[in-house]
Amino acid sequence: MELRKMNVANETGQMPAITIEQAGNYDGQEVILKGWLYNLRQSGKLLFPIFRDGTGIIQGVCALKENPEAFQSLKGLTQESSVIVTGKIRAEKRAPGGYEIGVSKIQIVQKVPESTPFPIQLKEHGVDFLLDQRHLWIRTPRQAAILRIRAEAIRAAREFMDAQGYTLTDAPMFTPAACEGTSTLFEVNYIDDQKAYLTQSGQLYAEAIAMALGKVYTFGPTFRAERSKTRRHLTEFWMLEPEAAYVEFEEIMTLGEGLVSTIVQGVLKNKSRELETLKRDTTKLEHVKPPFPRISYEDAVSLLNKNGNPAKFGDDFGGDEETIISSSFDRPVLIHHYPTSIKAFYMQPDAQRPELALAFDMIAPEGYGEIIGGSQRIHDYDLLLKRLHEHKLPEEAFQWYLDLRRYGSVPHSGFGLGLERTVAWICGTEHIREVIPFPRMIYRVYP
RNA sequence: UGGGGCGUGGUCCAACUGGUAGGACACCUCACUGUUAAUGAGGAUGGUGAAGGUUCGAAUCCUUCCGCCCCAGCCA
Repeated sequence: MELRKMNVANETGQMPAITIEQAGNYDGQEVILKGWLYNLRQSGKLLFPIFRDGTGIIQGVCALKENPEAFQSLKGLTQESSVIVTGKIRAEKRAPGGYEIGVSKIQIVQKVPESTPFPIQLKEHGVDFLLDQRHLWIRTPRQAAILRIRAEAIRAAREFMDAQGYTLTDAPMFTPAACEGTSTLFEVNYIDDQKAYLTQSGQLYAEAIAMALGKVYTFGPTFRAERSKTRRHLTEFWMLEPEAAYVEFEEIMTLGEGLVSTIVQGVLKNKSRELETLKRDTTKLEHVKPPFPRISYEDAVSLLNKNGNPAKFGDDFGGDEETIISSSFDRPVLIHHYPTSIKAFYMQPDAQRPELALAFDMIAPEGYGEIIGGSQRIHDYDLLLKRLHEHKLPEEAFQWYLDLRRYGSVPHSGFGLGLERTVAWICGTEHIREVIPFPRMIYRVYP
């Protein structure tokens, strides 16, 4: 694509319109850039505009003596005004990024009025202000880099799943009742006084589709009306949820391991510039390759006790416990065989030790918490029905789910990967709210 | 929902034991041909989250309310 454009330019003598990330391929050539004015520095009769176009930023240079017309248009131009720039790309050590554009012509598409300057400065701001300005905040280089890394994480994840023979499918957003019955659901008014709920997981539906297509995965938003106010929680977040027929516990853990390492390696390979923008210490990401350490729940309890944590069998692990366990390893760690009592109703008990569930969590390093939760699912009709009753769930609502155990039931497994937590960890962001374009949190639905 | 913290110009902060609310950035003008969140000089704008109380006097102390942040729980 780049080559073709270059050839066209050379043959016809027309200037190529390029993106800033391509600038290095056009050293010495006259090009057109379409973007925005990110910043403007001035030194006498020399202007140093910084342009951005969504792919990166590049410094421009404009001298009064050489280009009086462009100089006059550019001088005093306000931050974030949209511009089309013509000029010659050249390697320049003094320019950030190594290349700059010598501006010969500038067309102002829209000038930001001086009376209402762009609210986000290059200096520091508070979180609340930035979130109120989220629609503009995403223009800044750091936020743009994070969103590009998010896109790469999704691309790498989907490529991996497809290559493993999993078929992309979709679960509904409107559901008639709780999937797991535990978390709080968002209730919505459906047609004609009916109530519906926003999904908190596509898993149960993915199980049904897995019985139709074999190996499947869903990828979409999920909603939790929990009153969680930590840096790891959103009320709307995206999950990738594989579900596979005839796949048992060991195999599904290995799939999770492959998925996470593929995402990390994909970002390292294809978004190194963005990681650099974020000043992310990539040495911590480089060894995120299989195999990941695996530790049983019981061994994890022992490990915690050795580190002075009073956890005992039957306790669920909180943030403190996760941090102690994950800091013992240099890559994500899988904790498996949790007590049945603290896990969801649909999880298959271990054949030898039924008090333990074939369930696992993957904990990200550096305190980013659980990024995967998964299990082998109960495939026996009677056991599933018993568990539904034990968890006091309405049997009627789960008739279709029970049907899956009535018509050719097979062992099957799956998990959910939390996209935002994964991306937050890869980016090393302070808060999960930075890794989704418009975060939805307990007290924020604007903008 | 508990525990802790914070609310001061558009933004980021300062203001002693209660004593005239201030600085920087942003905006405008001028100077400067290699700036790196440029720098220097000048200018205009504009604020104590809300209500009540104590006091000669409240950003500061008290009460209530509102908003936000962090942690826990729940979870991805």
